[in-house]
Amino acid sequence: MQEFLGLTQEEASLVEMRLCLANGLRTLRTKQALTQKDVARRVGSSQSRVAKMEAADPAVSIDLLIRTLLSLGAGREAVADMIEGRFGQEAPS
Amino acid sequence: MQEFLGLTQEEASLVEMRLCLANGLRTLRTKQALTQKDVARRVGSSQSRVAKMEAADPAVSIDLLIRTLLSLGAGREAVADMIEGRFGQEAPS
DNA sequence: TGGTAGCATGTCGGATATGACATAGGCTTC
DNA sequence: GAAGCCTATGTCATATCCGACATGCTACCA
Repeated sequence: MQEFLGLTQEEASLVEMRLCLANGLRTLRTKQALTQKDVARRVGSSQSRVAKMEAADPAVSIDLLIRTLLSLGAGREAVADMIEGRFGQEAPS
Repeated sequence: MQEFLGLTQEEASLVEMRLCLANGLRTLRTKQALTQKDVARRVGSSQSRVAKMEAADPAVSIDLLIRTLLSLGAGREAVADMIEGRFGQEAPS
């Protein structure tokens, strides 16, 4: 990590968080075999915005990302894992 | 938990997250012996907004809360802990 | 008693994120 | 190759959030 394009440490952290949440969203969505449109309808948004969420577009807030994740059934723990950067697969057994 | 004032599960989660972040912010700030005004100056905001952050006012975004926490030296892990609801004291065993 | 410091709360104009929409590209299937 | 999905990207009006400011409150101290 540490791409360093003139970002301060905290800006970088914020970007990474957004990225991890975005990845988590896409993972969760595809795992549930939903389209972006499905998700959009569920959270009262639009397909284009969901696409932007998954692209970690700076113009989408972390609030919205989290709200969307929750509406997909993610719990606080899952969200926390994403923010921390360790999201993906739980060791099942 | 489960206050249930007509909140959906995910709304409740969001409120709790904000609350935990707010508490974490206050804890971090007081631990560093800073005033709200100090914090405000550091993040380019105002004392009143910091007060609202710590009050978990619904009118303050989680984005801002997180940015402020980061600027106080909190890392992603700390933020994740707050979101998950286990910030402050860990009972190790 | 006055003065100062710190925090809470309300309001406001301006900044930013939002949903909606249009549209384009990719990938199937017919 | 046309038609249908799914996704990506850009724009726009509006809703929401923001910093700034005013003001009130408590506590502390001279």
